[in-house]
Amino acid sequence: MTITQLKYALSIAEHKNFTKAAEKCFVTQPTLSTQIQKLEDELDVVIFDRGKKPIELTEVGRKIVFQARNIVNEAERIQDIVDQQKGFIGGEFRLGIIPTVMPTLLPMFLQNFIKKYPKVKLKIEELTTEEILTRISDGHLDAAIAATPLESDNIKERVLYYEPFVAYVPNNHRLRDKKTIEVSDLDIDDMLLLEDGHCFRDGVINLCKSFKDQIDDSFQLESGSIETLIKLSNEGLGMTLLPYLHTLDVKEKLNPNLRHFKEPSPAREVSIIYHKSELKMQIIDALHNVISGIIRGAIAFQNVEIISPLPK
Amino acid sequence: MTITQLKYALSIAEHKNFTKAAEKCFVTQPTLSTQIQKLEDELDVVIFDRGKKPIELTEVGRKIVFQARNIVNEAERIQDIVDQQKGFIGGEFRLGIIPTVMPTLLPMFLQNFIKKYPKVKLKIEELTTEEILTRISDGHLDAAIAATPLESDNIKERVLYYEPFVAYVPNNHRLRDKKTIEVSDLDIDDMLLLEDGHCFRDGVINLCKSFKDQIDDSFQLESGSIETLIKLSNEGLGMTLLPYLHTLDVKEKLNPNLRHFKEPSPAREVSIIYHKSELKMQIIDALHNVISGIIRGAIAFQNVEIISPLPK
DNA sequence: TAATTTTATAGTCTAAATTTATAATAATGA
DNA sequence: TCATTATTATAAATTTAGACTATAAAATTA
Repeated sequence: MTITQLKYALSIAEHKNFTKAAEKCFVTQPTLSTQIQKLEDELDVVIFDRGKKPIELTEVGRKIVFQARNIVNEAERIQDIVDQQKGFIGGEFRLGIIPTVMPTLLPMFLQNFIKKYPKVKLKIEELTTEEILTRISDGHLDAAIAATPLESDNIKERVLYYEPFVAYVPNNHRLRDKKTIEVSDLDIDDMLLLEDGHCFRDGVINLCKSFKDQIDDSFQLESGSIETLIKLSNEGLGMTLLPYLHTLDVKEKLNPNLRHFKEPSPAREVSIIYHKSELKMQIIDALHNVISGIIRGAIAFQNVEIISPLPK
Repeated sequence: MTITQLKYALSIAEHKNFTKAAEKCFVTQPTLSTQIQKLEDELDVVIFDRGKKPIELTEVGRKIVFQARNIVNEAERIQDIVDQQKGFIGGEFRLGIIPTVMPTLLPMFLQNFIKKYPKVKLKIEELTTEEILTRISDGHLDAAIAATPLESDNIKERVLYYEPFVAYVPNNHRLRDKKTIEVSDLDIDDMLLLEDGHCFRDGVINLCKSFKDQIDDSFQLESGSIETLIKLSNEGLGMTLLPYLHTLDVKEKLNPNLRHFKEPSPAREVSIIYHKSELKMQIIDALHNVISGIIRGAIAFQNVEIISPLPK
């Protein structure tokens, strides 16, 4: 049994197709066929059920592939150890970011990061929290930036910052004349929400729920981006909530529409999250340092109350 | 990097000598030399400092060898998975047993176990608790039977039975006329103890200490075996304490010397202990089942108070 | 300094991994 | 249903990697 064979098995399990798996491994398909056969012969079990299309894992196969993931992860950590020894911070690093953090945070730290760590090849993807969790678990992402806490066993969290919710109250709205907003002022029924799948949406719902148990979700106007929420709000379709960093992008003439919460302001916790195996920890540390250094200048709030990003 | 190379590195780290390591790996010394060189070239670090005699690990080398142990352990677990799938319980299994458990417990379960699991090749060694702990940690033992709790991070415990302490009171001893003994009756100064390194000795000391803080260890008669303790006691050199199972071996005419404790009787907890990685768990389960099944017929005590086996 | 122990290197052999080419098989679509 | 396509398996050839024997080099010990 070799590490190479295990990597092949992982690739086949992932793509459910010898040919595609072979491409990803940069070898030919017969190589995979013979190597997997050797592995199966040596262990004297069938790992892949080639009868089914697409290929399926057998019961043992699933367990073996799970364990193969562990072994390959542990093996990759050897390179981590060497990098750490040499003070080398580099290599490919796949980072996921949730949509409501991406447009505001990324421009703030990216330039800075690639200047400081030019050898790191960052591959950044915008993904929902759910997608992020599966991809960190299966090893397709090295880390991600998401709202926390997530209560996920396989994943560790390291807080980057707390981002208060800010109300966006259009002209003629019932809350227009209030200088600061309280959570009890909120009414889910005149709140513009992001569409399903965004954890910021869940955060807002949790916040409103904290004062109103029953939520009638018959009609709500929903949108895919915070930009659109602001426009809809300007059309008089209701108020909305924004993450603080987004308010820095609001056009100056719309600034009068913003209302901060009375302290302790509701806020979301934004963290860098990663697999519990702590692979590539040097790069995760580097990201953490750069981002929390930058954010220190942008967010000064102390007294906040964290709202869970999880749907209830 | 191959699993084989990592195994070679582990062997060299253990024996601090290429030649001996090669023998243990059943290959020639040049094989190790070249494979380790390849590994070092690939990682571009030096793992072994051949300058020192005996060979030493470099700083990175230590970390790499530690991680290699993890990888090799995880790799061996693949075979475990396969065995589990096939219901196969077999292969070599190295079991350590502490001296005060060995002579009484082993004869009780060994025949039974090898009849039930003939494919398991048990290699049993009598070892002190301390030796057991290091050997489980470094992978030289698969499991052991010892007095617990041990409070060791790397090691898991599964209780087999509770074995009460029984007093052995010779003729003309001050406690001779008592039908049941109490802990407060004990005096460390007329107690015959096993020599240093036995955890049963530490158990007895802890028990006596529970009523007497200061222990004057100026003169105590000590011995390497419980058989000898009994003989010394018969010579009028003091009383002693025996683990319950040993009292079943005491000759009939000496039975009148035995005194049980008033309930709750002090007792030691005897467990099967193993590495937290839970390798070969099927065999550990099998041992646990056989032993606790057998012991159920021999020890019926319920109301006991566990005495720590650790030196304080 | 000679003898011994230990590691490294050179050359050779063998087995293993990979490739190309092609066959076999299953799925898809006219 | 039958050709077309996609996919996996097999065969033969090639390359690479692992292991061995023999021996050199270096360090240690007597």
